[in-house]
Amino acid sequence: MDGDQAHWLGENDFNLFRSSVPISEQEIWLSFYQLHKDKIQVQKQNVAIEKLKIIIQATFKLSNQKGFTLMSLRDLSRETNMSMGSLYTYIGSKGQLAEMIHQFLPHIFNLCIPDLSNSIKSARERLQRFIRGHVFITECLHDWFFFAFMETKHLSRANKKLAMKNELNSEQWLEKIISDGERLNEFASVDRFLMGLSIKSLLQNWYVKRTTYRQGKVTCEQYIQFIEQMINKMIEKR
Amino acid sequence: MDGDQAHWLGENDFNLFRSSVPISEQEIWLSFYQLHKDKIQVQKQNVAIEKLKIIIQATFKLSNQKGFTLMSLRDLSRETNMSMGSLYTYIGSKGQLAEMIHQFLPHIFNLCIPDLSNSIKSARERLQRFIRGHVFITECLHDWFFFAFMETKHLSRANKKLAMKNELNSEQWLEKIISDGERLNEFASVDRFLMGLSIKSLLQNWYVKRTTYRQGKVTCEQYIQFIEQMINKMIEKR
DNA sequence: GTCTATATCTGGATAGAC
DNA sequence: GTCTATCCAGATATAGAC
Repeated sequence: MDGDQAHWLGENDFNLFRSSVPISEQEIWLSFYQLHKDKIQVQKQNVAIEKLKIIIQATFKLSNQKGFTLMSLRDLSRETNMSMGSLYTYIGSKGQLAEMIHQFLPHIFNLCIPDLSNSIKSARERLQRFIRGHVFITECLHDWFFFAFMETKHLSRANKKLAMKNELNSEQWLEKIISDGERLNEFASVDRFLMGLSIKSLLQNWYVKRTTYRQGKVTCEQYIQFIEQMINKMIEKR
Repeated sequence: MDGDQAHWLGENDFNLFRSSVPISEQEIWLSFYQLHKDKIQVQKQNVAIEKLKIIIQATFKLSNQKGFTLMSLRDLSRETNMSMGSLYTYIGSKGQLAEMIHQFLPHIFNLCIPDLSNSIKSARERLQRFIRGHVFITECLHDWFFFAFMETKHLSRANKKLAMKNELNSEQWLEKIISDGERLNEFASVDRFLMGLSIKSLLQNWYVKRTTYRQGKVTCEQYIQFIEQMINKMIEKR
């Protein structure tokens, strides 16, 4: 699995990022288990983690094929080789299954991309870090982000608000860097709102259209460099 | 014909575009009816058009709230004030309802944006036209494009292929303009593949995130100018 | 052309044996 | 901890009266 990825990674940055952040296969599933421990009836940790992994991966696969709503729990039961009854000792309900996945994202995101707002670095460097970090993390956790992007519908109202808040956060955070850069005279003047949303859109595109980029044999390093170039041309002073 | 199109490139573009293209309210529903005439049991044209309009608009509203899959035909029956039986004289099946909407899009798109590949205009102008045309048309037919974007899952395999083909077409078309511009020495050299996909992503963003842009009080003219600026900075020669 | 009533099926969820 | 059997709500779709 890991070796598979290596050939399209190109530069070393990605590997460096990966090794500096708690997102090995094992760590992901452990974190996931810990986050939802209380909701799971099964007591043995080893068993629980192993089964959760199977369930979530099957969920990704099936939702990818027909969408979460059209995936029945009978489909899931077939795909995981578990009975309905057994499934329910892990997931509580179908809705909760979706929420468990959604909730994991801000959790792991914050673990991996530490708070940059207090950094003393230049605006340009903070922007660059955010972009690289975003592409890298969505590369590692592609299935999770893709699911979350496609299946926003299945959240309870509380979690929908949370998701929106996270969305807004990254947009406002981008806007802030841009206005900082402008204020510090590092960047040329641009429309912060449009610039922030456009960057966001380009970042999302990397995981939403992943198959297309794969077919075009684009590495994530190439993608980063391309959008950085695009952004720099907008904000650079002449 | 060619001269006609030119107008909506100058000032007051959007209104000019709108009046030069067959997408008034009336024309849309008439086209829609004509496209699907054979599948509809109701004979009287006036009745059929009026009801179809009600049905489709309700479908947009409800899918927007809960997604097409979660929208039951009972919901639709309630929203349209029509009985289940009556609905079925118009739609054939729930699946077909989705397909009718999807099929309409390439139909109307081709009516509004005529083939530009044979144009003798410069690559720069062709690119500009495509961008403006795309933003304008998705502005006029927002609900349709938004629905199609969100609800790709419900297509039959045949129509899924058709949708993919349309997707690919606009990407390849963009790539072609870019390489033409490069060949004709109008543009600087860029990665055509990445440039094409990025432009596409920015164009889609206009209708996918419409509410956000509305909240930020961004007009479509402002949006066009922003992304044109972004694109020009990438392709302009220094 | 539109309605009501109904047939039929599928999916989420649970109880209780093992 | 896992399985089988089953319940029941809600969905699509149709038949036949008006």
